Amino acid sequence: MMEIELPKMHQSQQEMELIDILWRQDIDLGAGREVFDYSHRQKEHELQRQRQREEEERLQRLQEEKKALLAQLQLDEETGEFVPRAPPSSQQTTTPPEKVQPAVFTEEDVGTLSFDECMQLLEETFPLVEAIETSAPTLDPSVLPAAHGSPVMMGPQPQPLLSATPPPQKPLPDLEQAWMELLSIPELQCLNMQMGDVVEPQGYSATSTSPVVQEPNYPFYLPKMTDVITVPAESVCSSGYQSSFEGAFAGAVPADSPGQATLEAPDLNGAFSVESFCDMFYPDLTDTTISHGGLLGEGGSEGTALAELPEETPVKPMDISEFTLGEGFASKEAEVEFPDSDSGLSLDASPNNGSPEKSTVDDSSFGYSDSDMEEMDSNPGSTKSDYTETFPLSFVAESIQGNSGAHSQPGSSQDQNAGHPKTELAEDAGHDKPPFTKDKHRRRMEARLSRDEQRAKALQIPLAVDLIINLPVDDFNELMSKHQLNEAQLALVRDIRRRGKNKVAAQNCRKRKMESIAGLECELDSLREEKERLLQERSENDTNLRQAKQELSSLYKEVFSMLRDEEGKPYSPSEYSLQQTSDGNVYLVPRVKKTTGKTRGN
DNA sequence: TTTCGATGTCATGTT
DNA sequence: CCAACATGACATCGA
Repeated sequence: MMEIELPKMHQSQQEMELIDILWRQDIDLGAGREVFDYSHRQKEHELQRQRQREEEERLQRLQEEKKALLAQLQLDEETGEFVPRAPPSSQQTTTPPEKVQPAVFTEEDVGTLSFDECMQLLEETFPLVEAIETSAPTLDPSVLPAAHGSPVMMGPQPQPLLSATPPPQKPLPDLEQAWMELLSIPELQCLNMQMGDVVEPQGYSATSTSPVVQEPNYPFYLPKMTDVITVPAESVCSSGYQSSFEGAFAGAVPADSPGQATLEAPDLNGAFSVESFCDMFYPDLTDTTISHGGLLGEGGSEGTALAELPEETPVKPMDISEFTLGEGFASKEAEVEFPDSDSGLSLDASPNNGSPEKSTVDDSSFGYSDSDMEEMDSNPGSTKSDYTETFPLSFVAESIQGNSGAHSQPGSSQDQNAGHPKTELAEDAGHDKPPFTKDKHRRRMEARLSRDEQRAKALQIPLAVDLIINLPVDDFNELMSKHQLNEAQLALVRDIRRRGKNKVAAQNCRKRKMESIAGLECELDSLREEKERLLQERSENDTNLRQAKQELSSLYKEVFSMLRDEEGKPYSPSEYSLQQTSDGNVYLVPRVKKTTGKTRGN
């Protein structure tokens, strides 16, 4: 993905943005910015000593407070010096501070991360560099790629370089080297972006998250970057990349982002102390990391995630504005999708909606609408997500409509957008083409689970489905009274509550049924065991009985054989038998009718 | 294509 | 009478 996209990129600004993003990513991944700044500073100092650039020194001194910015500025200056930049230092601060700062950042990023690497590269490709320098800054970019072979190739190299950063600490001999570094850095960053698996995500997140704060910077960066490195950026980043990036950004950044960017930019410029600098980035980074965490996890494929990341970073105000439209679209779709509360919403509705919206809305935005749709589908699956999403969605839609409220809402929307859209984008980009059965299954399952949630979203019901379903009647009624809902919404809420309760009831019922079946089976087993036991007992009793009878019979015969009549003759068993009375006495009773029947007591 | 299990939903009865 | 619950029956989906 990345490889393909990279060639496509032709905008220096985009490259610059990518570089910046990469830098941030690197920072996130690797050490803290301060560390980087230090290294950069040291490097810069060395360079300065070697070159003894007055401008650089001044910048460094002045920006000591703004170490990060200063370092960047120095680097920029270096690059600028190398190129045509001597004057820019003052200009940057004054005329286009925004631009300068961004550029500085990018440079720093490059320097920090890949400075040593750049040095090495310079050494290796020194001849090339010189030629490039002589020719022109613009040429350099092209040359560098050639030296590396290709943007793709660059990817691998940068990482190693990063790892080797410590050793490479060679002072930059010439401006050419600096150029090389600058040029190489973007590529490296791009490569890093592609290459970095774990790191990339962070970086990605940083970039994505950064948008809110950093976006402002981007425009600034872009100009400078373009000035310094026109070719490399283009070669490195593809337009498609940018576009995708923009889409992601739009999602992450509210419609207001453009305006915010301008506003924020001044802040950055004004106070670029180290602390402020760090604050600026870290907060974003944290946010981004959080949001991107999902991406990484979802992204699954590193390459896809990386590709997406770079794209996002380059987002520009223009793109953002377009994106806002996309968001509005998503909300619209939702509404359209769920005119009815109940019956109308079949399972089909949710999935289908997603696609239609895309077609209609996505004109400019890449997959933002898609992402939204996916959110609609997927998020519903999880109850939590649904809740969170429902609110945001409605709010976002409103804000978009209003077109002004982006600021406050963007925060919420942003967070979610940053997380979801990106994640979704990542998934889409990474998985859409080769959708994993698991993903599909998961999505479907989620969509299935979230029908009511989707419906609630469609009608912009500002209530969590769980609340609607699980709240006690009183609380539920109170909640309903608080939120003035129209007929359709009320009906839907009631249906949701009914269905939700019935769903739970059905689940419980089935559970009970299963438990009952299991209990009956268990009882059946126990009864069978008892039956066997009883049969066994009976057989034993029969045996004992037979034995007892046998013994009794033998005893009887013995006793009977010992009986003698008056004449001393034994009685005939056929004519007499022994019988015991209730009182315990035993009598010899004649079997056949015998008038003579005598009784003899024993 | 058919079958089967899981799940959601509806209709209805019960509490 | 209403709400909640229980349950049989049906539909849908995915394996």
